[in-house]
Amino acid sequence: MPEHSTAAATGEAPGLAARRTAVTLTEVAVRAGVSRATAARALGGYGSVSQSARQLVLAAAEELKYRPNMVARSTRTGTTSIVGIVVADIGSPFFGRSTRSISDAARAAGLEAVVVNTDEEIEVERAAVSMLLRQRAAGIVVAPASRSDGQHLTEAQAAGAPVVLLDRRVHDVAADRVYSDNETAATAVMAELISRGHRRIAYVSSAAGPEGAVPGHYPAVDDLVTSAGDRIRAYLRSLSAAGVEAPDAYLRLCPFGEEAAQQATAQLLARPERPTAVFASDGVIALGVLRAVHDAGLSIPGEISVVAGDDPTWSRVTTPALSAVAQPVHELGQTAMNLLLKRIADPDRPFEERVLPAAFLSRGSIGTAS
Amino acid sequence: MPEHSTAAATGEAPGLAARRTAVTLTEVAVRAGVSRATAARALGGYGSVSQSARQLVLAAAEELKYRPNMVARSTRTGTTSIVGIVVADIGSPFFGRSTRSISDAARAAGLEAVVVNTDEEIEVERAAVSMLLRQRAAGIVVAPASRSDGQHLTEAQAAGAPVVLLDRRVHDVAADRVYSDNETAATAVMAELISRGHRRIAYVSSAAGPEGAVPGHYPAVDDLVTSAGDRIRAYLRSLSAAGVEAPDAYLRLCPFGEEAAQQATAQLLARPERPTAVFASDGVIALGVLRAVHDAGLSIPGEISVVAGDDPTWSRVTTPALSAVAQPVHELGQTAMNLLLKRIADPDRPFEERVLPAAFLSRGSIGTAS
DNA sequence: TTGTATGCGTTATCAT
DNA sequence: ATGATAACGCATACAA
Repeated sequence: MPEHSTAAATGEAPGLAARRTAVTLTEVAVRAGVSRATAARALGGYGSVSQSARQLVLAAAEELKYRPNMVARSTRTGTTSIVGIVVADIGSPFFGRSTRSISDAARAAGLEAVVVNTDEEIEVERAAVSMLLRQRAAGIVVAPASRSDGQHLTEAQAAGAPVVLLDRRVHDVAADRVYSDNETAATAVMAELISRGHRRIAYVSSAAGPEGAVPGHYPAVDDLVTSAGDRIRAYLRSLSAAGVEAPDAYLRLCPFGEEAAQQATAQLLARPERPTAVFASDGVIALGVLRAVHDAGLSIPGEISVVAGDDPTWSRVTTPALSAVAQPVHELGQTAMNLLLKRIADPDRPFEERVLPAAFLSRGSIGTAS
Repeated sequence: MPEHSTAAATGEAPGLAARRTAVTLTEVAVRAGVSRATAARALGGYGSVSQSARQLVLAAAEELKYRPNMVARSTRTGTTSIVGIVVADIGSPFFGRSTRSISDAARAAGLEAVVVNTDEEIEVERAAVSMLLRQRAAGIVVAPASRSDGQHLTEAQAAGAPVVLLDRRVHDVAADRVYSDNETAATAVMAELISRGHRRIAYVSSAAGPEGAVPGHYPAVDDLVTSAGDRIRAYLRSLSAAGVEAPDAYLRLCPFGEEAAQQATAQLLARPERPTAVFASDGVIALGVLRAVHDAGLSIPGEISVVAGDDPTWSRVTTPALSAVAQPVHELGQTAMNLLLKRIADPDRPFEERVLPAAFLSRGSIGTAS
């Protein structure tokens, strides 16, 4: 007669009796009639263990539905299989798709992704990094909200959590990084617009910081996260090169979100000398721009041209199709995780910077300036 | 003279010397001159500890930049602050935004979200759940890929990880669940179409399983994930009620993704008696439908009406604006996490089902049947 | 090949 | 109020 009334004694009752206490390695070992060490070796596939012992252990684990406790394992090994992904908003097209790629690449490497949305708020980013450090994350992929404030990232590295910078660089933070060549792409966009006769070209960019910065001088541009800054610099440079006198006359920095972009664009379109073209920094901004253009009753591309710095999925269902820069989101995500894995494997290797090409896709929304 | 040459002895060298070994509670205790127990109480804010001791401990923790090791804590407490989010694709508009809301709600409650994309593959879903169990996740929010196969979810519950079903229900799985009232919304859509004289109304739905199911009998409908199934049932019922003889003549189930939807729609439009309206199950499918309509050179809403079962961000920038059912994504996510938190707090409470209203937004893309 | 024994960093119990 | 000490589940150095 059995001396304990466990599930085994009650028979193969198919998992209805909810057991709140998980099966441990010890139980498996006992069941298999070996020591914990042997059971651990058999399951972990290391050390040396006889065929017979291995069979017994594996069978016992199977029967008991043993699930190794990763938490306990981590306390012992000092490392977890968790990586952090810290971005502005996984609900947005750009970061949503990037995050998906990062997360998939992580899984393929046996790591799990914890995601945090910062809404571009540096405080949230700091808190997220701090949390990931407490969780002893194996590494962090971050699209930093600030170009200048990166001390928390350096601290993470010092604490043993490698950091990979996605889409943006940070002053004074030495880390692996990957981003797309927004500068070249934006220059190509501007070249096309200028060659088509456009001179009053507006640029509406999402930007953290003081909203609705007034035209005139823009020291703020240097404080923008680099991907935005790169595009704007290319924009200003192109205009200057084309002989435009006040290149920043039609530059608008506005808070993230469609509504702000719509308002900013509406103001631009209300000017006596309204722009003949609008360059939207990304897909979300483009939505606001198109809304404003529509409200103003202007036709595209006849009366105004529109182009976006990111290619949203819907770019080909507008009439006319939206010209845009296609960001290599999937490759960005994959590369980010690759860089992270390489650094985890070899913490002392030199930092690497990957710049991925972004293609300018000229479609119907660009016309000739009147 | 100090008897140890720690960072404190070397002065406030600002974090340049990378320390791979994290500060432990013991170190803080030693620094503060108290026992580990007292340090733990002071930091944990429980038990009783004198003012002076508390001060010392807090100061020491601050100086040493102590970061409590959540992994060690979890081994001891047996519970983690990790929740799983298992959905088809966080890069998609619907799940991307839902996931964002879930993740934010989790953070607000002190939990962290690890996300997994299944691409609607049940095997991936199983592996994800298994992984979350090994990680000892505190709970799981899942949009199950299969309506019938839910044993892994029941196992998760049995293992102590509560499950909340998002957007979809599963046969034989008793769990909290939240979804939107797709049936009512789809019925409203159909009512409008029918009242405008439409009879040949196509429905293009994303669906896992055998692709391109032929018209005729659709036993497969009952196997669809419920949100899709609910819509289709409403569609078929509405057509039947309107006296349409073969309600499934224009029903198309196709694999997830824009391209498949485009092909399916193209086939429908090529029929001698082409549909006068198309109901797209979600935003991604709508993209394909619009593409096909455009390729066929048909005008909306003059020659064909289009409506989507999910309201994508871009619905108002098409010409004309796309009619759609607005899914309460944010509320779905928040509710899912609320349900999970409540169950974690009280595992034995009765299961709860929340059905959120989905609003049908009639815009310009619906016209009168010729 | 196998088992014994110890440690990971925490929380929590129980004396003091 | 405080400190010594046991546990959590696993991995592993070392002894057998």
